[in-house]
Amino acid sequence: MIALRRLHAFVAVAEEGQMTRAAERLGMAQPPLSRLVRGLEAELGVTLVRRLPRGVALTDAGQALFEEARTVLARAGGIADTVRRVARGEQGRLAIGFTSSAALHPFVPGALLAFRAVQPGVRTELEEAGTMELIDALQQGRLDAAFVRTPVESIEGLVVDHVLDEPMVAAMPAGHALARNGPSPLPLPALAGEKFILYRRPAGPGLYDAIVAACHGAGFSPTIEQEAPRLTSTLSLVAAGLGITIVPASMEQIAMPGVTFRALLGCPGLFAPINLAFRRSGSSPIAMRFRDTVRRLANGRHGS
Amino acid sequence: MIALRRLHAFVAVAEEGQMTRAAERLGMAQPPLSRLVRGLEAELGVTLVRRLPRGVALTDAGQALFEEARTVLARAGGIADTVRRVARGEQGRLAIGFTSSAALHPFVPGALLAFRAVQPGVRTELEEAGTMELIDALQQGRLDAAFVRTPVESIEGLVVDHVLDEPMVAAMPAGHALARNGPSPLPLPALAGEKFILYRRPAGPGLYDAIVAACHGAGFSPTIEQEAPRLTSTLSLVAAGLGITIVPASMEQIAMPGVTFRALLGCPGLFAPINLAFRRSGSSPIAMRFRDTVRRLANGRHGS
DNA sequence: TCACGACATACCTCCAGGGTATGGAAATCG
DNA sequence: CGATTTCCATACCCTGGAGGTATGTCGTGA
Repeated sequence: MIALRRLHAFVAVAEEGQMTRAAERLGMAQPPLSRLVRGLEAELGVTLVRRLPRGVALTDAGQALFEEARTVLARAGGIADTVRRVARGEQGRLAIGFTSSAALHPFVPGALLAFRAVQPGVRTELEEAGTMELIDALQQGRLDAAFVRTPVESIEGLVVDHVLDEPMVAAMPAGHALARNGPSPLPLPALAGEKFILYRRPAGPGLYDAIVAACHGAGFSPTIEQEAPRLTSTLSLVAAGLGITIVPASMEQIAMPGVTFRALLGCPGLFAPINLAFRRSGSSPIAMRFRDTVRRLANGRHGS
Repeated sequence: MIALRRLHAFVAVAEEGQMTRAAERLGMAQPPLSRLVRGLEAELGVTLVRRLPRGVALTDAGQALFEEARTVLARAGGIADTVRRVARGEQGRLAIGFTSSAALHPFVPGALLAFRAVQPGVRTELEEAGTMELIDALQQGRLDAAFVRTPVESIEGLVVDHVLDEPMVAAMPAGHALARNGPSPLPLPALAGEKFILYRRPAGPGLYDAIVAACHGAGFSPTIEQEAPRLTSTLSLVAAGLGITIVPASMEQIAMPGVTFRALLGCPGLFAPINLAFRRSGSSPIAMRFRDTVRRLANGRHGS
């Protein structure tokens, strides 16, 4: 393997057209440089320079080496900087996952936008997937962080930041009796007797439990008509007239035809969280920067 | 500057995911490799690998170094081969110049074609210019070789190979009296009394002198009506009816309207040479290969 | 022909980098 | 739950390559 320093020296010789001056520029004496060039020639089995009375001239092979060496040196010279920038989290890749319901809340795209603005050297890669897939990807290192609805705190090797809570709203078929009472907030007990379609928790306690608990707190036990594996799919079932559901307010953004949303009144404890999950250890500096950014943004809206 | 061998070692560590195995692959003991990695980390001021109970895992910075190092190593690894191929004349650049009149003879494009077939790694660059410009470019090293009509042997620092001689033909206006006698060869004395338009030698003795000498040998002294700086431009003047000229037979290929060509009969010494000029010293191996190719081709047509 | 400029040779020195021996920590096994 | 295994880290030694100094050689130019 040709040592990089040799190439550097040879480039100096080629550029100066003279070994003596090149040696000076390299901060070394002339004889070692002379030997170095001969060493290169011996290693390659090729004459690189013609020794003239005044200075040296590159042969074709020398010219070729010169050009190759310059590109390699330029590339190699940038390595140290690049690596250091990556280490400081100023450059690199950040893979963020989120569930489709988390992506609906403006905070999530807002946080990504803010991070990209602060860290222009970082390439962000996004992935939308189910909670279980996200957890898997986190543990395997395919993702650096993931926005999820459920508190996955208890999952092995993961750590979770609570980002925000948002209110929940009732969603019912457009033709439903409760949909005709105008846009005023609905007291929770009004939903007693309705058939519920709920998102089944994929991991740990989630919205499902919160909703059931809130109904009990309001004095009734909800009738669970059906469960859905994804928050978004509950709305499809509502639109089909199978029942009503309670979803995070940001789900209204879907504006699904045939579904009417109504705010809920006085439901302590009935809110939908958004959390940001990381690996407990081995997270990249970039991931840590992203965590900081999200925390700062979350505090800026003081938990609203 | 990061030594290339260090990068090589680091790549091995990254690929093996384990220092012990990487050391084995590198043909060295484990402790030096361990130190080498620490040395890299110290030099960059960055942690490159996380030491795990089993093996090591790259940090973001380590991953970045890994990717950068691989590209640099790949490029550097090819250098030796490239340089050696260039030295053997199998790869590189060959700049060939020629006068417009030389380019008309099929031998010249034929030679270039043959050389490209034999040396596919060599990029040929062509330039058409006047004899003086070609000589300049040769001396300054911008060209490796040049096909010229005139024997530039005496020019300082150049050396010339005689490639071939071709017969010359008379060129006259289409309506000229001599043009009506059919395509049979014309004895040179028939041109006595005609007005001649001749190509003036730009350097050393050339066609001009050969033509004048041949006329004297045929018993008459030609009337020089006009001189032209380029062989091709004499034909324009002939077409304009200003006189007749004698040009290399390959000039017939121009098929200029208004010009009729007739072969000449029995003119010893009246022929047009094509020569190949090189720098006397410092020519590249590729240029020498081209010289060989041309010589072989020229011998193949045994001086015809 | 003498001085100068530039590359080559001879010889010495030193340290970067590799080797061996061994320690230490975490995972695995009986 | 020790014993063992498996890696990485540390300590110390040693060699070879790379650099320095002194000097030689060879054209060039005055």
